[in-house]
Amino acid sequence: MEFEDATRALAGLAQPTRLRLFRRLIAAGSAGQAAGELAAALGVPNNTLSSHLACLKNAGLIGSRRDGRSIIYSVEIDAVRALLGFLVDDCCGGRPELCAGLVESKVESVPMQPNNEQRS
Amino acid sequence: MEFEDATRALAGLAQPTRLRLFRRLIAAGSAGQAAGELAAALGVPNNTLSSHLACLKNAGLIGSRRDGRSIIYSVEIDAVRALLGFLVDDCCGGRPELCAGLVESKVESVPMQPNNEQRS
DNA sequence: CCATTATTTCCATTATTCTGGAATTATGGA
DNA sequence: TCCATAATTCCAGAATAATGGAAATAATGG
Repeated sequence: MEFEDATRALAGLAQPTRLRLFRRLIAAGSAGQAAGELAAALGVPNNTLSSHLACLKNAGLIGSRRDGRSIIYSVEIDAVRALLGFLVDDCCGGRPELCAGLVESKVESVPMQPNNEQRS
Repeated sequence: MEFEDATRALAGLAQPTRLRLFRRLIAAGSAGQAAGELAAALGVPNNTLSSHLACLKNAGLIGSRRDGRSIIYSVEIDAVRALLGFLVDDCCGGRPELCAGLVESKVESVPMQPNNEQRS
């Protein structure tokens, strides 16, 4: 991942509404969720949320597909992985001991539950 | 790490000058680097860089100590780990398979070299 | 076609961030 | 004390981002 892409991705996540949006989309998994549902769930006007969706999409962190009248957004997991990889490279590249064990410990602490439906 | 802290940390990194600054401080390790040196290295006026340093410090990502006339900044590695942990929780919490192996593969690809001095 | 639903684009307003000149604070040495 | 050095704070202008009303676009079902 290039420096500029990383900046854009970080800027995408560096705003409360968008970070909430991103978390919700992560929870939704590859099934994704419609723009309108997302706006209602987050309590944000449709057009406002639309601009946030565009920002995340421009950053490459999410993608969209049309389904009838709705547009379904979902996380581009490869881009998320690339961002994490960029941070890990920069953060731990010369000092692996600092980040080793971080992801593993998280993985073990989660009992591999299936994709639970989001509420609210 | 709380949601608000994560937002602040992400916002800290979501700006080109600050991301470059952060990368340089990561490279500098616990020895850190003086504010003036950092400003010169990045080609940014002292006062401009000072405000960026304050932003990263406010986000908890870096700390400072005085050494004579200089103020030495260095990364708060625990905060960086916490941010990565937050992202991993959100990104992979319900789907561990997505991020498992990310950090490990990076660690293996780096031959555990000692903290090499950064050049310009 | 027409009405309805879902979403986006346009645009103006407000808010926030970035930047750097000038003044200020802190330290160490003569 | 006085000077030079290192860094920060103050401040204001410029640039960028966030917000939401109103209009425009897109798809579906009659």
